Amino acid sequence: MKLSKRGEYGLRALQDLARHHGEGTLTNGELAKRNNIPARFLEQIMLTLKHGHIVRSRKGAKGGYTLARPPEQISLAEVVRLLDGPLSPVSCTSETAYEPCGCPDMETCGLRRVMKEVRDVVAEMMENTTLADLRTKQ
Amino acid sequence: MKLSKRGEYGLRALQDLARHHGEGTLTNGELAKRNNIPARFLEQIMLTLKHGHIVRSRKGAKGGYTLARPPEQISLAEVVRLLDGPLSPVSCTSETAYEPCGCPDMETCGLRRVMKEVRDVVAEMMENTTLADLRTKQ
DNA sequence: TGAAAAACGACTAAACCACTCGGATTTATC
DNA sequence: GATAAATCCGAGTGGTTTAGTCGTTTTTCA
Repeated sequence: MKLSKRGEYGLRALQDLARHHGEGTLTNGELAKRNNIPARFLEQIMLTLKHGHIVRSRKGAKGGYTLARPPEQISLAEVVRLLDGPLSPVSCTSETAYEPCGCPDMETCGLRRVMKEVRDVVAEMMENTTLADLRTKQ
Repeated sequence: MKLSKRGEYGLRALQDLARHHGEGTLTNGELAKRNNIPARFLEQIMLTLKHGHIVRSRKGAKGGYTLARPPEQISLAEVVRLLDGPLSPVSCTSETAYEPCGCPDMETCGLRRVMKEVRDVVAEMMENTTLADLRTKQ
């Protein structure tokens, strides 16, 4: 049920970017230092965020990163799925990466039912929380 | 956010035990075969469940496993924590295994707030679902 | 042209996961 | 008491993932 460091660091950096959205770019170095993240590891994470169209970058002097969209349009679910994979605790209840499990009868499997409920609740929370909420909400 | 095979297998076996609670013991072999679990792996899992006082065992011929308590008194949270560790997605919001994260300011960290909400919801669901619910709830 | 920054690919050590195995111990039954 | 059936226990293992690091290339600004 755990978020990886990749996910944690990525979200921390994005939270920082969201807070300074509209004020220009932030460099990998700044993001790393301010959020206590190993710089060269963050570099790698920012690259995946870029490929996932969550962040935009400018190379060279005065370069850096900005959000690719306004913070209200980037959900935590999207970020976590990109960096950490599906939200579902078991693959047989995943919407984005379904795979059958080995249980004898899927219909009567109470476990599946509960895990689906967990998945649904978590997915809904993450879907409905955006980077903007990270700075505004109380 | 994923449950390990250990957790999945353990819960599957416990679901089976719960369904046959009161009808005597089930052997590791039976549990493994009926639930599609590698037998010698399950053996190991059952042992942890025993040490965690979730299951009781009888050795020797006609031996096997039973639940240590009635199914209504065994929550999924207890099982998952035993087999897979804390429920919280990040350690800085864990009730059972708190550890500070590296974020610059815990008070203003929106991420922490959200992750705590996720943890709380998941924990509540798992806390309030027992092995008995796996068979009775529709 | 030089410095500053991202981009990219490759590498690595350690941990973890999903198992397997051999043998010891306990227990019921013949 | 022997035998078979079962759990108990510690150890080992191959593969994958995690959490990084490193060197080099490319782009951009001044």
